[in-house]
Amino acid sequence: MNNYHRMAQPAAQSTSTGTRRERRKAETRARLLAAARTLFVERGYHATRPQDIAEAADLATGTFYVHFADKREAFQAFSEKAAQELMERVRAAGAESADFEQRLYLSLEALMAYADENPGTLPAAFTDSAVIAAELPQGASLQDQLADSLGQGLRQGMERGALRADADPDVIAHGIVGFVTQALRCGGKRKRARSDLLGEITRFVSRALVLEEEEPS
Amino acid sequence: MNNYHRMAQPAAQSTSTGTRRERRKAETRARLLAAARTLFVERGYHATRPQDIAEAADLATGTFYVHFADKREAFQAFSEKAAQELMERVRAAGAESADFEQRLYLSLEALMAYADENPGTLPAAFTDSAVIAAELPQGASLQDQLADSLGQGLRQGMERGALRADADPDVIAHGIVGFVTQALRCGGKRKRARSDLLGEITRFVSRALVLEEEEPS
DNA sequence: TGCTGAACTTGACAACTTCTCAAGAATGAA
DNA sequence: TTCATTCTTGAGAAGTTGTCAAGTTCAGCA
Repeated sequence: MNNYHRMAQPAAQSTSTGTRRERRKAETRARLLAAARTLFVERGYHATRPQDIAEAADLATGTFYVHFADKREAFQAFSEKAAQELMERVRAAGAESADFEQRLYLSLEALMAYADENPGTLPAAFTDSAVIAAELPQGASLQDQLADSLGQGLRQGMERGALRADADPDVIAHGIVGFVTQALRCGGKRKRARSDLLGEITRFVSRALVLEEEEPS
Repeated sequence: MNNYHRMAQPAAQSTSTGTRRERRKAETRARLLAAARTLFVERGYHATRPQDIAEAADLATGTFYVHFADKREAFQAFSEKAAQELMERVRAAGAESADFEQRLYLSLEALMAYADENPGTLPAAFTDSAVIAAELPQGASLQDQLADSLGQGLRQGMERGALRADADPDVIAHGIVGFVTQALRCGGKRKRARSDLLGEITRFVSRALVLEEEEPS
């Protein structure tokens, strides 16, 4: 019959501040996560050792393992946080317009802006995550999150009669995410101008999906 | 002034048979490669140790390193071989038709047939290869090979006036490869019927690209 | 046929990683 | 201040990758 955990608050409220200890622990974890991000981006997954992360956070190796079960988990935490940040940006940008093609364009623009502001992060987190996370994270890879978000949009468009409805919106959404990923990668390598790229991509997708009633000219 | 390598043949002809030693060496390498393939497919990259591969090929660890500089190189050899096999199948299937949409359909069918006949190979070789090969293999990932092949087709179609020509065929080709990859992955997870999937995918791409003069009804 | 040295093979081991855990330091309640 | 609990530490256990000196095989030669 142990009864530690005697706090002022009745329920186990672990969010926001908490006791000083909890705050410090959260801070320690945040320091580790920040160090992990820097190193994973700079050196890549394999060249970054847990002890490097701990040292960069000015902590001992053992502390790393208090906060993360293993190196993979730390990588996943980094990757998920980046995905979350990016999704927020993309969702906010896409919400600004009701027109499908324009929404897609704005979303892609937001994605590229994030990539610019956080150089190396997307490649580090999502080239590698395919292998590192491997089997474990059935839930929500960035690609799946983007596809789910897009899939919702497609479903709405189909119901409204704005988009062709003769295909599975989820399959199409995943396909489009794949299309965008590869097209941007290719366009980036060849140093195509960003606006041209975005234009070609959105046009391609629109032609496949949008039921145009009439076009001016 | 050393002059080993005195063979009957004048030039250094290293293909086909060669001397008995050469044949045995090639055979050893082939045994290692076969063992590597089995293990990489069964267990994945990380869970396969070079010594496991050597043992499965009934050879010692050191021999592994005579034929491959390191574990990555062995993986790359496996991955490249699989890509080559697949490309042959896809090219042969696509050559059977001149119509763009049908050619795409046949190519995808060939791709899926290969995946069926070699279960686990494609995921093992190309989920992982993104991370393992990582920076090194600028040349020809499977995705790039498929995209190059498709890009040629697109260019032809554009010149013939059969396809819309207002976008960079290479960017579009890479995009399509990404589309197919993700759409198939998603469709596979949801156990969609194969023919439906292929139909939806080819229809999507055709609508975006094909300049239809007139359709029967 | 037996000899020779180049090429191939071997496996113990060195170098390096990841992760653990017993011991010590810090914190907050009484 | 004292004590129980939690957090931190870093040496080292466990396990992997890649090396190399020594042993084995074989084509060419007399």
